[in-house]
Amino acid sequence: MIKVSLPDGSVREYEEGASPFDVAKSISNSLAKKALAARVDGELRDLMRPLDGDAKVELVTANDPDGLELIRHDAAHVLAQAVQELYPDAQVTIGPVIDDGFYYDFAREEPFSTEDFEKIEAKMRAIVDADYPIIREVWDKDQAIETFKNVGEDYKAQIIDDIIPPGEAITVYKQGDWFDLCRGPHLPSTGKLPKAFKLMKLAGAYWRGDSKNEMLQRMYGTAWANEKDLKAHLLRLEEAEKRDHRKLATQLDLFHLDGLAAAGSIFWHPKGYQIWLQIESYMRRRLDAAGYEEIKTPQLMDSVQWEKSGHWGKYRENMFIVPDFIPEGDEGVDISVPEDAKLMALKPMNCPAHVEVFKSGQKSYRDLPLRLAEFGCCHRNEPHGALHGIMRVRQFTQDDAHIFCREDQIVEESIRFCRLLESVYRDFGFENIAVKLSTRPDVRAGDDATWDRAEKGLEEAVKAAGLPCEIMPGEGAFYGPKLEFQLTDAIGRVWQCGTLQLDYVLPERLGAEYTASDGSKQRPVMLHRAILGSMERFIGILIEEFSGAFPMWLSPVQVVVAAITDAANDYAVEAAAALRKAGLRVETDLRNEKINYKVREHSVQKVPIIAVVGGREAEERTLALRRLGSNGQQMISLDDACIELAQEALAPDLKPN
RNA sequence: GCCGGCUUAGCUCAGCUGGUAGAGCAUCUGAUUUGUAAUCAGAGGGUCGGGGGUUCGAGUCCCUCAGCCGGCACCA
Repeated sequence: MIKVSLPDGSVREYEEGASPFDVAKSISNSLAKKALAARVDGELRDLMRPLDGDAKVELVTANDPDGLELIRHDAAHVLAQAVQELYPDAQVTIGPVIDDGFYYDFAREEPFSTEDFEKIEAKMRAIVDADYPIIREVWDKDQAIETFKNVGEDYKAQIIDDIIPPGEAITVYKQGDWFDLCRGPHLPSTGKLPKAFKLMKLAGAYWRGDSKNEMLQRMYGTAWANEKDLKAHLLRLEEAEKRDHRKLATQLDLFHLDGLAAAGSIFWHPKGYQIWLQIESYMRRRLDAAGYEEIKTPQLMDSVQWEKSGHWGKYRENMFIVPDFIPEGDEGVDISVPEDAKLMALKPMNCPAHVEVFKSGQKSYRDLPLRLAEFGCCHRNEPHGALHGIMRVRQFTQDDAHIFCREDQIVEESIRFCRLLESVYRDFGFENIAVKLSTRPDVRAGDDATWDRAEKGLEEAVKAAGLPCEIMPGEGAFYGPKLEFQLTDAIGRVWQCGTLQLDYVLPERLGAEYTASDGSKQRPVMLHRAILGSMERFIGILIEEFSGAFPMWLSPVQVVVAAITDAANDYAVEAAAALRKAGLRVETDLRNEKINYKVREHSVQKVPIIAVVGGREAEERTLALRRLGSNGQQMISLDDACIELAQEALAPDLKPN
């Protein structure tokens, strides 16, 4: 007999060889029906797999997060089986669980089409209905390779060959005639898979994630414990789509993109640029208060400069290179570049130029830390397939700064930076910030003791700002460890925004030095840092975060004064002027339209405040305020409105607490 | 860069198996002077992404280029 302890603390006895399923059945039939798998001494296992001996057993149902993961994993398997039954020429590769679902990569000559989805989903449902028992088998590695090769599954054979250490056994899961290499665990039978799944999209994906390899066809799906959850998920996606910054940018007339005129660059319209300007002035105030000095450096620099900084060697294929020559001829100007023409490059980064500013004149240890900031416009020749709305562009402006300091000042500076970043993000309403600490890579500059200090310093800095931090081992740049601060867009895509990178190398390469207290020349350490990252990307995320309904201080138009009839026009103009004088961004709407029409239009345009004026208001010198998102009206005197609204419109850093 | 899909009026979209383009909103003009989410009427507006081909005839079929979208790779 074996002893099984259950989560409620009770202990029960079972025959040798009993499985978690037997345990579930002994508790209740309904539990046995609902159970999908079990945690045995904390390890997730198949429901039918016999227990090895005494154990703590927890049954996992669809309501358990692990249960949902099992469902998605099984959905991937059922998908693979369905595809192979329908398209025998398709080879299976891998099919993991991801956020909200799963995918499966297939190798097949002929492309799949989304029109195949219906057929595949029907087949998947048929496999669920067939209720094939899912059986775990342990195979010998060589035998497994042989078997998979024999059935034409070269990719699977390769996975086994590469991933499984020699001599080790592997597990294979069978369902009906179909079988797949898999670590498991799985549901006891295909019938346990809820039919709440849906194939979502097709995409190409490189075998093993390497662009040198062949491209496979990836099918993405979503799977849930029940139909209701699936519906809710699809609805969420629909809602998220409405918040897409590209859609809102058109609706709210913020900016436009023109892939033909300037792929990957943005045409900012007055309203969008107003948001930009507000953010820029806010950042300028915050940086100034934090001891930064703002500079402006060249857009174009000689290739010699980029050679010295190392960019020419490491980053050239992403740089826009411009020949420094004047084309000759009058008609049909000859633009063929002479061979001896000097080359210039648009800056992809600001750092080398900032070092030049540091280097000009003499620097003393008394000048450190020197914090040089720039809203630096950078150009990067990104692969066309990488461009994405305003989030990934080829021309963008960083809220960049470089802190030149002594090594013993790094920790203090990092802490100050993380605190500043946290406070800025909070002002913009972001609370969920993912922080990644990338540590030393295999190939790196500098000694281990320095890396130890640097990594520890960054970790300490993140903690001091009260942010959680995930370590990414080996992901650091060769010149130093880095922190990355990430925000998420409407549909859950993660974007890097802020960053803090320690750099011991560039000051050396470009020969930056300062005079220490003992008169010796010393090398400063350089901290590359950005809070918003790029203005473009940050604004894109803000648009999605607020669904275009910006808080008052960022809103391009803060108040629209809408007149009810032309009799109120004069007063509307006067009221708008008064509000403008109070510092607000105000428009008037004097069109010959009904007030309903105006209210609707400005509400759709997400203007925070509509001030309606008619005869009564003109007479009493008041405004009828309607705030975005509320149907109520607030009657207020024009004088009070000027004071009250101006107060409301203050940026967070200017608001008295 | 790679795989797949898409590209029709300013915007959102319709246009069946090929017979030389439609709607709503927006714009303009006129009427209406209106009290908190769309007043009515009229008008203008498109070499159907570019180029090539098949055909008596192409928005529709084929090729090609570009851009965009979704992924992958990339992302100091």
